Amino acid sequence: MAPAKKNKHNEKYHRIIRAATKIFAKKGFFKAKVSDIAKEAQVADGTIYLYFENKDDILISLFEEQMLLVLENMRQQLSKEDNAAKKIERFALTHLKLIESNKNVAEIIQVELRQSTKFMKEYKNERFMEYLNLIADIIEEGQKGGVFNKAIIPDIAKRAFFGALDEMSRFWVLSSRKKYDIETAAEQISGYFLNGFMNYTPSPLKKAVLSGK
Amino acid sequence: MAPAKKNKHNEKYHRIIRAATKIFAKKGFFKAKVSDIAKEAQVADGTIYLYFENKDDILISLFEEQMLLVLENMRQQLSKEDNAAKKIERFALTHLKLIESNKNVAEIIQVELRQSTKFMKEYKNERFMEYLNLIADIIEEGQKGGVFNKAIIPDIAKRAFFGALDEMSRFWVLSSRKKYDIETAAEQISGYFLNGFMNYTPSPLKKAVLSGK
Amino acid sequence: MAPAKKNKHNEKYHRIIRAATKIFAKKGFFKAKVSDIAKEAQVADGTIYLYFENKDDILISLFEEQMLLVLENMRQQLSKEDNAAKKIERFALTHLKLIESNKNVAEIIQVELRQSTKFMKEYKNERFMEYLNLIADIIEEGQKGGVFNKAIIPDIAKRAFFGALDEMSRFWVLSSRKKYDIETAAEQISGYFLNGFMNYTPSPLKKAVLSGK
Amino acid sequence: MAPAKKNKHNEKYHRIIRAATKIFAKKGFFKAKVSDIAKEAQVADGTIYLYFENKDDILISLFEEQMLLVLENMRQQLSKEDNAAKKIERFALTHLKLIESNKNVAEIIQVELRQSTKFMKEYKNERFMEYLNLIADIIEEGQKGGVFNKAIIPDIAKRAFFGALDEMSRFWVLSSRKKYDIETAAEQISGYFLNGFMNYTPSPLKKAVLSGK
DNA sequence: TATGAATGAGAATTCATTCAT
DNA sequence: CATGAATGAATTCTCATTCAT
Repeated sequence: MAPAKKNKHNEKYHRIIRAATKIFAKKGFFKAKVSDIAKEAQVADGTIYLYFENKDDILISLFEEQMLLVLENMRQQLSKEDNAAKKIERFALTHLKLIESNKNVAEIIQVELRQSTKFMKEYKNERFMEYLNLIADIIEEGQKGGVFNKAIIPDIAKRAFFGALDEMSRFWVLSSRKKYDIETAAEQISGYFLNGFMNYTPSPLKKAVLSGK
Repeated sequence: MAPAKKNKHNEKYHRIIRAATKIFAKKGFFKAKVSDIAKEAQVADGTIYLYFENKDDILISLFEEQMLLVLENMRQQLSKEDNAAKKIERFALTHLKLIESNKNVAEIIQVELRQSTKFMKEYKNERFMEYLNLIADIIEEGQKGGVFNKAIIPDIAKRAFFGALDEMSRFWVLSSRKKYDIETAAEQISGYFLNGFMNYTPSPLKKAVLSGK
Repeated sequence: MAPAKKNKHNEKYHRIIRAATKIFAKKGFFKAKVSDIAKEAQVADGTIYLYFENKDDILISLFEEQMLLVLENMRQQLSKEDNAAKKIERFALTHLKLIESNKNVAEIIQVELRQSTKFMKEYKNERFMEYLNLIADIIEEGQKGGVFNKAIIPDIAKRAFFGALDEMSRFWVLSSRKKYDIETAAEQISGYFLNGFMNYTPSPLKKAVLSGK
Repeated sequence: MAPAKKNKHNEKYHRIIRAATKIFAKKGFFKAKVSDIAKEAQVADGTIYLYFENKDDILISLFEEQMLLVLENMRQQLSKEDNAAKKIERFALTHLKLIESNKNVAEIIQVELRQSTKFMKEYKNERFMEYLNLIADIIEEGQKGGVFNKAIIPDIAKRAFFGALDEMSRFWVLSSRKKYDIETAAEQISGYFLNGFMNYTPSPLKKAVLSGK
């Protein structure tokens, strides 16, 4: 009975997704009107409902679509590197470049992702977990290769690393002018983590004392 | 003309703030109804407007109040440590404990803070900047003491560190069950950063190669 | 952004205008609820806002529509007469007949027109000025024809004449039963003014004394 | 049980009346807030209700008070003249001067009188009728003295004359700048009516034809 | 498929009035 | 008498969604 997302490969479907990305980024999910999206997509209000179940569904679909692209892009970038350390650096740079090149997507992932994760309890956000797990995979790879300390818990580290990059992005997305360029930020952040992962000791203070620093 | 917060130290003012914290955390700012807050605070709807200008003002006031407490608490905790490294560890632990002990506040800082920063362009969120700058101060202290590498940019590092902790909190806030305990997470995250800050080199890969690792 | 009166010639637009005329006349602008108007017009509350910007706009639009009709009608009536004196008589009769035949419109013009002129400072009420100026035109015509005294100031006289008719109408509109019929009142009032205009002297008392009356 | 207007001669009672006059004139009855009046009168909101039953009662009391003054003043002025014609002139001048000297009262009589007459069906507005009847009395006096034509119906003429003056006042009250001075307007308007009353014929056109004009 | 006019539930805010002090 | 904090009913306007064309 419900129309359900008919024909995902229809051109209008993507026009609406693109329009929604723009509008949600500008106004936020709650303040964005379905009619705003329709106008931006140059379709009638009712047409939206031929492709999406409701307003929530637009947001979820948008995530899915964008995360698919982001994931695909990140996987491709990571495949260019052959060691965990370089992959960490590549991840940081790729992630921040994505934010820079596509502010709208970034803003939605930043702000609305959190909202949505909250208000749509049923939405599992599996793509986002996949994205996080790319980091966990790198860390495990580094641990297996003996480059990263085995005491590091990948499940925690992946969030810490993502969080660090994400907070940096948020700053950029919201402040509009950047004090530091992408490369510097990426180098700094991956630098903290790489050095941290490589030299990790559960009690760095003790180690510091021992090593005489 | 506007009634304006007549008496910040009024008991009702705080009852409303507490109620709003609970309701915003449960439903999110947009889905929370002013009448929900009124009911929770056991005041009439209209009473809310004797203490707050509008719904937005409740959220902003709530931030201000909570951040003041959070800041005060964090400053006190940090004052117990006499070196930068220990302060980093203390910051991580204190921050995560705060989240654990006060999920509602955490959730609002997590989710609604971002929303609000976005939709209330005029709201500068200075308390949050103060909080971030506590981290920058520690890093600079560490750099001056020669413990942290001077190449670290405190303005970037503060965000990275906060972001790492924040993402971890988000996970807890939203997932309700914790795989890892507070202490472990705090130790891990401060460990990454401490080791990273102490051993920082802009190109850790080169260093690694040179050192024969 | 605003929907704005999408289609003035739409049937619903006129249904709403008619409903509003009735409701405003019965309850007055401030006591009339938009939902009352909607119910009377047999449309949903929201539909009102497809055709009008807000409640004020309903009132203003209603004026414009009605005054257009009133003006048109009055112009047509006046064109039937070929001299200023007869036009004055015709004006009085036409105006009072209008009131009798359409109490609702009359009541709104009587009561709400004044309110609105006051609370909507920006609304210039040009149609009403046009209506008043029909009278000024007649007076000037009479002065040019030598029938009305040249000392009469049309700008004052037009208001005096309109005010006289208007006060009479108000009485009828509000008291619901008429002591005198339309024709008598029209004859009386136009009689005062015609005799006054034709025999006008700035100091009638002196003239009276001189003429021995 | 109802407090009812306690002690009319209390100083606060009059302070509130004065404040209400100012506020109603500025904002109109419906837009005026009781708390505005309280602030203007420098009393607490609740104090208003010690002297008035409710908001409507403030308006009604205000009328009564003001009309009493207006009536008293007009009676005194009229008593200075010993013939009907001069009384008509005096009435016009006095009425318009009142408007000029007390814009707030004028505005309320102008605008709110009408509103109130409408929305408070039970309020008979007897003072206003008394005021109108001062005019009827003059006309009858004039008719008895043989100065005014006996065909004039005082009950109609009183409204016509008052309406003429009233419309003129309305213009002044609302437009804030005056094209003509009080004396000119008073002279013009009383001139129309005096000449009209003195030379009145039910069919002035016929008379004009007969007299060869 | 596509439209967009129509719907009507829903929510923030206001303000006359009360009453405990 | 006087206060003014508290109340909560009342009302405008919005906007996601539907459905006849």
